[in-house]
Amino acid sequence: MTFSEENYLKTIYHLTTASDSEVSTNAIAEKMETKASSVTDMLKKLADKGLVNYKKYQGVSLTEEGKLAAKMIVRKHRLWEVFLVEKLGFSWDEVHDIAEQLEHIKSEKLINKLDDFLDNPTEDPHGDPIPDREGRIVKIEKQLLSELSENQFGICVGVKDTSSEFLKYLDKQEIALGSKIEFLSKESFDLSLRIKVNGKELTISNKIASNLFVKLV
Amino acid sequence: MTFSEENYLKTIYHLTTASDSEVSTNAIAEKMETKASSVTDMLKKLADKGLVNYKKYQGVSLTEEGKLAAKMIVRKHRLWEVFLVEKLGFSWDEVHDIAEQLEHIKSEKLINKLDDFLDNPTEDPHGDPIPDREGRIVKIEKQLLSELSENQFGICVGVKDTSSEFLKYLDKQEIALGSKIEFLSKESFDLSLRIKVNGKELTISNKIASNLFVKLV
DNA sequence: AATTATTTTTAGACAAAACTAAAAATTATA
DNA sequence: TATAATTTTTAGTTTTGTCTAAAAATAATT
Ligand SMILES: [Mn+2]
Ligand SMILES: [Mn+2]
Ligand SMILES: [Mn+2]
Ligand SMILES: [Mn+2]
Repeated sequence: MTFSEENYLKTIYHLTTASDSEVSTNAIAEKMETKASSVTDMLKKLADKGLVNYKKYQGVSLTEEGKLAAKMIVRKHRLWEVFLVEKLGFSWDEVHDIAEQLEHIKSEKLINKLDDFLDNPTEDPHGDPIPDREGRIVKIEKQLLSELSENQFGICVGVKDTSSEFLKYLDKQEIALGSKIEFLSKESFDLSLRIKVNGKELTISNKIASNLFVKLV
Repeated sequence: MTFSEENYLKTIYHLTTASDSEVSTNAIAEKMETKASSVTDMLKKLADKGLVNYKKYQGVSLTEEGKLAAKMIVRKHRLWEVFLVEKLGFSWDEVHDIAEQLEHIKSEKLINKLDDFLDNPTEDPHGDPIPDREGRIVKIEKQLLSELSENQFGICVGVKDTSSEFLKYLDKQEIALGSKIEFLSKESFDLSLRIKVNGKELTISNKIASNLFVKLV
């Protein structure tokens, strides 16, 4: 399997698990920053290989085989991210681009040894679940901070947006995975939130709050 | 720089440091298991980029820039090999193929952090020197076991052939980096050697002896 | 229902990196 | 030195993955 094929599979996987339906040619093109015609070409190839279900003009989904392949790429990506943060001391906003390269290294033995070396983590540095060697994923209970009601408490367990800008913003506000967040109030005009983290009160926009996953406590 | 360009640079580097002269199109083709015409195409491209000195029919050598680039690829290859053996528990005959992939990962910060994580090793699992971040190499004193004289002692410090078959043979004979080897005698008929390792006497062919580097003690 | 807008596919082209076959240059040999 | 053998380069294809422009299909609006 080529890097390009792997990247398409991964994108289709992310798009289908996000929306839980068939995904359109344009959606793939936009996510991959390429042209729709290129996507069509690749979908035909992936369909020939039995990795996707594709009928002209009807959108696309992964076959069982394609889904497993995609999960293995995601597994590699997230395990390498854990390695970079836990062992090499990278910060969580630096690891994604490097993991985009490392996820294409082909060796099942390597990734399983890496898994063991890292003590078989179930989540990556952004709170995303890591598929095990059979492709199984343990879903964790979580909801967006923006969906909490007043005076509820949540533990930060993940981020929806994993861009460097957002992660650096969180660093600045001293919000990290594991941070306890108290939802104080919501401003009805702009939906901004008043919260309390690390003993400090803070106002955050709705955009921030709807990119932070928390677990109710 | 593409993977292919990097592989050509690395091959030219190995061939020029082995023979210390201009290297031929055919030599590159043979080492890379490709055709001479493909090599010619690539040499033109590398020359355009200022990475090699190339004149038609005259052979090729690396420019300073090309040499540094090649050294950085070798550095990555060998550091990853150390990681695979020291941290993940691979044996020395399993790591080369995986390192062939990992050497193309692009991130200077990654490789320098890996270097520190491994405590800045100066040699890889096969006894080959690891260039530092400026490309400097500390050459170690070594000679082939086949060049020793009777009753001399040597410490095994490296292998010339790094094929899996040879390395597994050494494992079987319990010869590893650091093993103390006593040269007992040489059979003039076939140049085979009688040696003593780990208290045991052993007969090895000349082919074996001329692929084992030792340091005189 | 007909027209318009959007999405998707097809057709044709291009760059990278490989190949085969043939030509040109170099090297070896008689 | 002339001829033969070898090496290297050139010319022309192929495959992969991309692109643009045009055609076809689908979806949205009058
Ligand atoms: Mn990532
Ligand atoms: Mn992640
Ligand atoms: Mn190696
Ligand atoms: Mn090595």
